[in-house]
Amino acid sequence: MGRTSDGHTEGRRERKRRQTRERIEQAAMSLFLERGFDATTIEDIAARADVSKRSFFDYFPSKEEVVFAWQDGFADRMMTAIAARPADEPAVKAVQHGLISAIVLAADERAMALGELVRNTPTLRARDQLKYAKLEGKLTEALRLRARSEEERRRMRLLAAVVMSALRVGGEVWNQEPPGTSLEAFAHRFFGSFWKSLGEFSDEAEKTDQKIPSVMAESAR
Amino acid sequence: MGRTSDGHTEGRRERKRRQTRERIEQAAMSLFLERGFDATTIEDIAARADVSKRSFFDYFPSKEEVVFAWQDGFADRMMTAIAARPADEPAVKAVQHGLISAIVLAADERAMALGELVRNTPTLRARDQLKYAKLEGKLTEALRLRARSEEERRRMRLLAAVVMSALRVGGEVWNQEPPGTSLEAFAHRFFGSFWKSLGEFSDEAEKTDQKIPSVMAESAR
DNA sequence: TGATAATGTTGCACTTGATGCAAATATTCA
DNA sequence: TGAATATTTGCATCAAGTGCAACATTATCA
Repeated sequence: MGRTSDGHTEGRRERKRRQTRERIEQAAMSLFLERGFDATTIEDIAARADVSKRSFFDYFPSKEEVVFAWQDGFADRMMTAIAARPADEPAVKAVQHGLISAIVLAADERAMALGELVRNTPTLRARDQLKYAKLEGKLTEALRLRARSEEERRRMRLLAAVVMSALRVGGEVWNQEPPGTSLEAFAHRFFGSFWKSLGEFSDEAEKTDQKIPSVMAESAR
Repeated sequence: MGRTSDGHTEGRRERKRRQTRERIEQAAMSLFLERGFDATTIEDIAARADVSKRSFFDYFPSKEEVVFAWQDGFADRMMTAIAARPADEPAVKAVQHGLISAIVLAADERAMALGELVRNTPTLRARDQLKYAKLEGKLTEALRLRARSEEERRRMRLLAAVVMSALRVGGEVWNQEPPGTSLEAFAHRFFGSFWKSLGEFSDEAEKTDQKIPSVMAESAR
């Protein structure tokens, strides 16, 4: 009997299940890239993966979910990477490095093709946005595991949100970047300018403002 | 013949069309609130609005879109409100005030009920996230109309993104707030602490960092 | 006013995504 | 091997959404 990476034994049953899932995913992805998402039916996918149409839904809850199946793995790697950062590192740096290392690992050709597919398939836009929301949730979790005070826990929710903004906008800028650029270097540069911009926004706001008690800190009425 | 608010004549045809649309929207919303989104079929809606199932799709492209039909009006009001801010006001303040005034106008009972509906209808989560993306696009537009340099235009994309973060997180915090709180006051307090937090994130990042050229400014390779 | 063009509405047939269920098949393990 | 368990499949069914052609209403203008 085979064994999975975490030492848990994997019988024929589990192995076949995993293989079938992979077969379906690959069949679907190749069809999506060939004909487009909308022009591919579940029957097409099932046929190429050599399973029944009904079985498709035993592995994926919907056609859309196949496109975003990679997400869970990505989120896990991101969480692990953040957890691995030194405990005394400031949160902003821990996310930046953790996120970037997860991105660099994930950003292969397949991922790029997938991004393009999503970008020119209007049907997928809503589900694509949900991706960020899910990731934001995971990011909040990961950051809160490091938080050392209630106050910091609250701030982490906000940090996760703005980091997702960085990811979104960074992605856009990256897509306009000439090909051949190093993704990792780009990402660090982008984050650098991102933090700087946040500071500028903050300064602009302060200039015209009197001090205001934090609404996150206490439930001020 | 009647006239619309913008002086354009409205014949029977246009008037009936508008009325039918409103009837469908109300029929749908009342059914959604009574039975839930998933438990309501298009035929139910069509029946209550007294049109054929086929006609429903003449007015709305899908069941989901009815729930988010208010969005266009909101975005327009937001853009108008921002455009109405003094030209020399810093961008951060212009968005804050513009956005808040649009929110205060929109936040009636119906909107709150709708928010709750969306929150406990998993089917709508993806489309709900798309709402923010669309709004972010409009916000970027509105801000860029005020921008006075290319550099500022680029920064506005980022500002729009982080402001949407504020909207998202602010909404969450607001929903945990005791009822009876003034929304407008809350929103201003929240934005105050938001800008402050951005500054803190920025400072935390600077502490551990050397200077980095802005990647937004030039297409540095 | 009345003919005609333009637009709106409806019914109908059809495709596809998705779900429940029960029969058939494969796998595990004592 | 054979009983228990899990997987796969086919089939029926529902609901969302689209194209199309027939029909109804409204607008236009000679």
